Amino acid sequence: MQTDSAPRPTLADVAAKAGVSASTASLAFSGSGPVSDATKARVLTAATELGYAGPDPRGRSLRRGRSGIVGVVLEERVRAAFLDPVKIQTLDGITEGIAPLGAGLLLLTDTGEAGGQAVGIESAPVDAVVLIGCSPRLAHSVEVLRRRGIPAVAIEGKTDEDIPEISIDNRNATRRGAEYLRELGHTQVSLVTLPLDAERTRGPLTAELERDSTTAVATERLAGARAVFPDATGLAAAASSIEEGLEAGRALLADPANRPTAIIAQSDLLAAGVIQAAEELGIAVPRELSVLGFDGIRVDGLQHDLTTLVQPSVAKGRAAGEAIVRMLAGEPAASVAFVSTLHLGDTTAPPHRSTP
Amino acid sequence: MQTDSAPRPTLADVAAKAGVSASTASLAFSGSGPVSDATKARVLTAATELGYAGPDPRGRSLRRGRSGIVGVVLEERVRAAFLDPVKIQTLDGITEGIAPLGAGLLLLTDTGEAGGQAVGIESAPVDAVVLIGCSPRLAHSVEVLRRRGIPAVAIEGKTDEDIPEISIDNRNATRRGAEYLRELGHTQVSLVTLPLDAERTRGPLTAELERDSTTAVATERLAGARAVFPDATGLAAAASSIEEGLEAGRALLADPANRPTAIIAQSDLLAAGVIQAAEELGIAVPRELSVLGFDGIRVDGLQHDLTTLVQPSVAKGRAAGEAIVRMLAGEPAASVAFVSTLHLGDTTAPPHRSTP
DNA sequence: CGGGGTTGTCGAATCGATTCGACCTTCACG
DNA sequence: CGTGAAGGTCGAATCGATTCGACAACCCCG
Repeated sequence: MQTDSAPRPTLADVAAKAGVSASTASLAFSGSGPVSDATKARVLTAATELGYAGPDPRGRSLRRGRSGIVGVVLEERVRAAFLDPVKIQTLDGITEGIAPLGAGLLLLTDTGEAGGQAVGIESAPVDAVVLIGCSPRLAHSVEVLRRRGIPAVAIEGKTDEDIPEISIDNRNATRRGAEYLRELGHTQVSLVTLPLDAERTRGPLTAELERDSTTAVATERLAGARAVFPDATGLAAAASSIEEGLEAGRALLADPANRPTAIIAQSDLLAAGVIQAAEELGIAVPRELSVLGFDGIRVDGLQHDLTTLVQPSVAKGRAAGEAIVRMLAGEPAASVAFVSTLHLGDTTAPPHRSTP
Repeated sequence: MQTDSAPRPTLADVAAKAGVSASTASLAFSGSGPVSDATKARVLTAATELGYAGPDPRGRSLRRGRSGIVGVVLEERVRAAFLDPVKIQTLDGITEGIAPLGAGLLLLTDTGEAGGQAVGIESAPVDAVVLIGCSPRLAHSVEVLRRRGIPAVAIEGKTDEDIPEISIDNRNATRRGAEYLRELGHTQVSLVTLPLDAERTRGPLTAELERDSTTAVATERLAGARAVFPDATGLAAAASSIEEGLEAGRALLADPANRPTAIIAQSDLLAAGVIQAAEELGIAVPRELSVLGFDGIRVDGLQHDLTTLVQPSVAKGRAAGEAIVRMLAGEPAASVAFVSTLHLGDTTAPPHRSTP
């Protein structure tokens, strides 16, 4: 046990104690390079005796030019992001993808820099960055990273720069789902969208709101639905959650006289909420109301097998991670477009005519 | 647009271009220190022209001795950890707590170091660390951090060292919940615990399993329940999830002839699963079965108002973050013990006697 | 016995920024 | 007009480790 004031031993101290040069001591730790077993043992012993905990990552990263850290930029606060199972799956995929790097994951938010000394995207010791989602600040983030020379990959985010983009066919997938509903005979269809603008405005889909929408995912999925049901009304949710879906569902289903026979939700959580609202109101799913989701996650506690567009969230993350590994190896990394598949569950059926 | 091979400009380059010394340029960026407005403007202009993106965090952190990063050690892989709402809330609290630091959050797992160059707890450029949960590797992690001289805080983890510990009254809280059940008249009580050992063995609570248990939280809550119902049988779950609770519930409720009138679950997710199992089997909650949870989270999709022991997860995280802020400021930080409160919902009632 | 090759070790330069103390200018006040 | 203070700038040392090229010792084989 050493006193608190004692400065922590450095590699040089260890080298001195072991009677070798700092270079040799470094070699002994990093493993690479020719060092005799005897010397290595001596260095390691000296290190133990001095209570040396291994090379300081700061010095190492300065010299090596690599920090061994990959940044993940979330478009919202941590809590909000991790409430979304899709994001968690994606994050998990990233972890898998960058595993060969042995790098850590640094959580960053692009909420425009708090204090002066804050570690934001402007100044984080990261080797590469994954941008998740498409906030209005995405362009800014990309610009900063370009200046810093840090490779980046975007998941579901359009960028001007030539950074690889991992995406799915949001528009076509939704269109396919919508077409399926039309084939079943639905014509009275309503939509529940993800937040469309940066303010996460909750409310009816107005022309104005749609025009000013800034989030590509919601916009694309909306376009896909509109390609089949051009005049569908709908509601924008403030987040992707069961709670929001429940609220939207209550609003859309409130009026028995003027009720859609099908609802297209832009996420499974929203869909689950809609179903819950239907149950509250005594509306049978799928007999009286068909519900289509998006994501293909397992919603804990949902009794139905949701009809939904299954997207490979984990694979998306993994692809992003792999792209980063390639970029860090100096190889080019291409964009990857995944394809969602329509899963037919038990929440969709032909519309039920109460008055034939 | 510069060629790829061109080395990124450094502070020295900027200084040269602005016609000042490197020291002055540094002052201009860091803000602290006397620099004339004219000079500062000249430096900033030069930086812009050169495409300089600000001081390199690596050099800065080496010199300053601070990286502006706080590590969070999770006891399992990222996916698993973030499936648990309590952990997410805690993480969010930590974010709040360390906000004044403007530090980033680095995710680490203590799964015993992967490759050689991996950024684990052994070599991560962090200023401080929050240890979440009590894995068997906790002692090792703490030892490494002590050697590295990195301040740490443990959430729900007993350590020998004198690091601050943020905890709740797991044992007493559970005991209070159990006493409440006893007061209601229950005597046939079963338990569903969190994983007890590192292997996350799923199965009946045997004396052997209980003796070898390594996770303090589960053990403490178990002891609290046992203080009231010494002979209660039970099942250990492999994780805190609705799925696991469902499975445990099915097993415990399978035999109509020998069925508990109350189940104490060690987490709300497990409790929700148990309730779901009861519904499947046509057992009315709370009339035929009382269910007690732990955590006080809002379980999305659960129709009941769970009777549970509400713990302040966010506050726990915040306290940990604040402790870290204090420690980094050189002040002492004390352990904090939070207290859970028993929330009386609609999932508990006096036992229902089918044969009076 | 000597030359070529291998192996192990060392010195010194380098990564990029920060900071302390010294130095010079300028201004205000006695 | 002189002098002390304040403000602004600079040099040089420093943070801790890595790496390149040089060098010494040693071995094998002709």
